[in-house]
Amino acid sequence: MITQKDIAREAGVSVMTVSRVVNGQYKKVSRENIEKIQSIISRYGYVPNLSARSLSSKSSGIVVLIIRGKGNRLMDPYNGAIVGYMSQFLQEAGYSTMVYTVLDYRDVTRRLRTWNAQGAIFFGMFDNEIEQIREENKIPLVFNDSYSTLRQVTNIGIDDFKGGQLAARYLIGMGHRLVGFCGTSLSDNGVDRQRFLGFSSVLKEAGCPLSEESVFDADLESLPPPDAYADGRQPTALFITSDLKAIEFSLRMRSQGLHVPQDCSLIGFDDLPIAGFTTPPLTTIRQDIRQKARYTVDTLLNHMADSSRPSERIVLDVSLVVRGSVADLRT
Amino acid sequence: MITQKDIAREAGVSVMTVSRVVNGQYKKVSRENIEKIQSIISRYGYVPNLSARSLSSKSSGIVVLIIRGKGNRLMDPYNGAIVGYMSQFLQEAGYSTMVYTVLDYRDVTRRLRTWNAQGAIFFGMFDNEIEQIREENKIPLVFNDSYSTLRQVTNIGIDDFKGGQLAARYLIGMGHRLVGFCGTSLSDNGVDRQRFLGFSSVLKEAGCPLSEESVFDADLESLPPPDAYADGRQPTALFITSDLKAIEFSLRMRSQGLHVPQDCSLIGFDDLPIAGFTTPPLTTIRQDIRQKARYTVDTLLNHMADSSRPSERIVLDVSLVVRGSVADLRT
DNA sequence: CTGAAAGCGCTTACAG
DNA sequence: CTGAAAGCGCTTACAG
Repeated sequence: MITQKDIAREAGVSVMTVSRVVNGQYKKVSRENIEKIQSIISRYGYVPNLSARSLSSKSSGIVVLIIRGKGNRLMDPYNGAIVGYMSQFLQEAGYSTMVYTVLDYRDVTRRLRTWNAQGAIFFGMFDNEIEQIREENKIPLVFNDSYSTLRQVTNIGIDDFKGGQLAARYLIGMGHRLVGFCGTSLSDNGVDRQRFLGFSSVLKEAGCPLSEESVFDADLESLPPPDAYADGRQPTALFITSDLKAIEFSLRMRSQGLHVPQDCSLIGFDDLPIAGFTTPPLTTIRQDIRQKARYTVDTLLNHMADSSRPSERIVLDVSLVVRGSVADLRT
Repeated sequence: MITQKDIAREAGVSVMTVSRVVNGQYKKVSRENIEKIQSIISRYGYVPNLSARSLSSKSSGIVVLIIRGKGNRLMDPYNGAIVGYMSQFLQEAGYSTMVYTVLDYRDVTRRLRTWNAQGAIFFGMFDNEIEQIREENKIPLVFNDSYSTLRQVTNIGIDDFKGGQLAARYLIGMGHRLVGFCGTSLSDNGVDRQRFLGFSSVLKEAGCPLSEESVFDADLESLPPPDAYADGRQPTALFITSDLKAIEFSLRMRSQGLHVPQDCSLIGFDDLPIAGFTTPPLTTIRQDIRQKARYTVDTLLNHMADSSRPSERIVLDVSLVVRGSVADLRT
């Protein structure tokens, strides 16, 4: 592997001069030497060793994406999409991306330090550990979808509350009066809790509040049995806070001979590409994943360029996408 | 950031003794020192600097995943799934994963060298450049789905030919006689060409060969217009070599008032999770993505551990998954 | 079992 | 515009 030393010898200059050319500091090197060195570089296909650069300059060019969870998190289309966009944007900005899945927040520090990461992006619930993580890692940290109550957290999120409102208003407008909600980890103040609050507030105002037995704090196993919704005394519609789960639920309904939206209407969340592929296509609350990735990466880059930058919270809009999974109950 | 030097000072030993403990070479250090050093390590939360280790030991612990293409390749559910599994398996084995998307093979060398990668995995068509890539990068390289004719290539693939045969046999068995094929880059000898060859060979034997106008070498834009299949003189079934494209095709049919499988039957490829979510659920040729990732990572790890290991080609099986997108035309 | 020396490939900080 | 020196944090190879 050819090094700056080799190039320096061949060009008859010092390593420093080579280093300056490699780093584009052309004002500090004579035109003649620039050309000589560049031609040697391209002749041998010299590539700087970033481990060495990282070690001496304390700047690795590495950004770590940290996902909370276990197993293959990229199988989830939402994660796949957002991680894909982020690594694309980071790559375009000249950074290297490492993706890590962690179960315990204590893995985080180890992960960030070993490679001298210059910044990190976090997905999933880290709210209770944010302070600790930040104390142990003095690098720019950007979160996604955090509802941490810390005053200073840089977070990119969406208007989950409004998402819930939109779903409820649409259902009400379509003539539904008895509806249900299904989300995860409702006891934590995360995205699903906010969606729930927005959803239930509208229903309450409309005079048809969510009854307790219509709220499912659900992992998939505990989703309500579809046939509970066939007797008319049960909800006519369900707001499920993830397209994927909404689709799985509709499959379970179908396997029992029930149909969306005749037997129960469904509204999802995210607007993943597959939401348009199902039958009926899924009515859902859309969030713009690409835009979210864009803002997250740009914000991180800004903080990496200027570490004195104040923390910022960005909230992106959501919208209702009407397709075919909600029945019109107005006569 | 605490270093081995700091620990050494505190423990009253040399850096080398600390290094040995950090690397688990316990036989070379006295029990007393091991304990002393380990307690300091955990007290300060020492984490080795892998840039430094990489630089001095020439072994970075980094594996690079290289995807050919542009834009967000992880949006594709197949890529998301396999990249997710691979990075999971690599992480479990103690390696760091970097994902890069390249358009030109010349980016590859730069990518691998800058971080001193110890191994790399390639997706997508690199067949013509494999020799060049290998010459420039003397590290273990494992390919996926390559049909390179080089004698020595380590590749993990699937039996694409058999996949095509299975699709054709099933269609024939269901009474279809006039069928079509749709794949990409058929002129290159890649996965789709092999699927095509398997598919057409069975049809030929069965006495109903593929006519030229029933073969679509298709990017999505050039997929055959669905309504071309409504007049009875056109194919009654289409084998589309990707679930995603099959699903998109069925949506286009539906937008024209045509239905799967009544107006045209469809067989996909991959058996992505979404294949079961559509209406009708998609009959498809299944490949086991997790297993493919497993073998790919294990093979790479083997070659990294023993660089004299001979090249190996692994071919995984495929199977037919019957769902509801193929009409029964018998009787 | 222990450590002093040298070096990995680069950059920082300085002197000229 | 140029370069000699020192150092980043670690490991290799050796001597004891």
